[in-house]
Amino acid sequence: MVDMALSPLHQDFIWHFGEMGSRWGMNRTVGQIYALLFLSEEPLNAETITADLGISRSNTSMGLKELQAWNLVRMRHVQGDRRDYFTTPDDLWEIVRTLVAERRKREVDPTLTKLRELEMAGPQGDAYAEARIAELREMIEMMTQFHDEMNRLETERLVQLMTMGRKLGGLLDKGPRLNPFRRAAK
Amino acid sequence: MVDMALSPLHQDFIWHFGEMGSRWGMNRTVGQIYALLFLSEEPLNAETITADLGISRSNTSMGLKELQAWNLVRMRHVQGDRRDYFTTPDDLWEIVRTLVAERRKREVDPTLTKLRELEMAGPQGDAYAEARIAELREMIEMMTQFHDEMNRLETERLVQLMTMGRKLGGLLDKGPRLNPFRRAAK
DNA sequence: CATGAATTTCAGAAATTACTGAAATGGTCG
DNA sequence: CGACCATTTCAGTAATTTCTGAAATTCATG
Repeated sequence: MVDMALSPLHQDFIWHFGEMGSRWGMNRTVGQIYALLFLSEEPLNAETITADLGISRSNTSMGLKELQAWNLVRMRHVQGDRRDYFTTPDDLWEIVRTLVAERRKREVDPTLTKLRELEMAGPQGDAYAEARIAELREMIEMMTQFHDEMNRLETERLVQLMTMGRKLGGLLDKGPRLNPFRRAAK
Repeated sequence: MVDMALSPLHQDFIWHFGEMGSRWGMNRTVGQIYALLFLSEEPLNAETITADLGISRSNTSMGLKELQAWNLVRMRHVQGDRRDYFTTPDDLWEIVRTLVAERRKREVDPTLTKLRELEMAGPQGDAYAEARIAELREMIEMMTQFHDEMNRLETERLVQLMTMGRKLGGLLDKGPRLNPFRRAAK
């Protein structure tokens, strides 16, 4: 099937993911490669990807390398074929978990490390800035811990939890309020 | 206070946020401006920011404009001074809410729109791709609805919820399991 | 252990994004 | 109204990132 053009559906989806790729800390081609694999039932090899997207073979190679660094694609092998084949996981929840974990690793963890490092240096004479840094570190710690806990939940439970939505707030102890102000009306 | 150099603490923090800025969909200067404002107890004007960061006045103007588009900084005025002054909100939770909301707007909502649009076009003959798109749309819908619900909670409740961490899973009905497998040991 | 197909690496080219200085605009005050 | 200060806009330049083609590497196979 040489020169088989992509369907309009594929075109449109892949193009969109290309644009989004840049906003998600990858680049256009990486987004496109991902999109192509996402829509494909069978694993694809690098040559096919290169042809479908009309990019250079080396660009495909780098893109796949990056997607593997993100743990977003898997390499597989096909019986009697020397080439590497690639797929995305079937389970969307797994994909989301990976994406969140990787973004945290790149976008949050380094800051947590840096903030701790700054605090280790001890007071430098700017009480406000130091308090602000401490407060930020505490908040990030709380959120990452929460993320760790949620990550431990099986998918089924996580879905239950998310589906509960509004009811979650109601579960909480409504004892003495720490904050005396009511939430402002929207 | 002309040519007052930034303290090493400020330097380090600001430099780090500059690097992170690029990973968070802003650019280096935008991250630096934000960091500078974040650590400053008093509002700062554009001239001060320009001098502290050693960038051009026009770059400062553009950076502030972008931060305002993100709703991450506020403009204020100081008695008897014609210049605009800028601050970040004191409440870190408010900051996080804003950040999440803005990233969703830029990184998730457009994809939801696109997926719906693709589905509207009706079946195109690739059942697998169409199913994949529908499944993705459903997942994104579930997550954005959940986000909407969480956003409705007052901060105090949200903190309570996050602090509960592990216990949350236990709250759920443990009725008939849909998934017959136990979670694999770490 | 030589061959050749598949993949990766990498230096330079192309494309994109960020930044600057100069000019234009806006808005306050006498 | 007009002078002056603050801010924004924007065209050109600088810096960065992405992409390519050619060369190097890897590795299964005869």
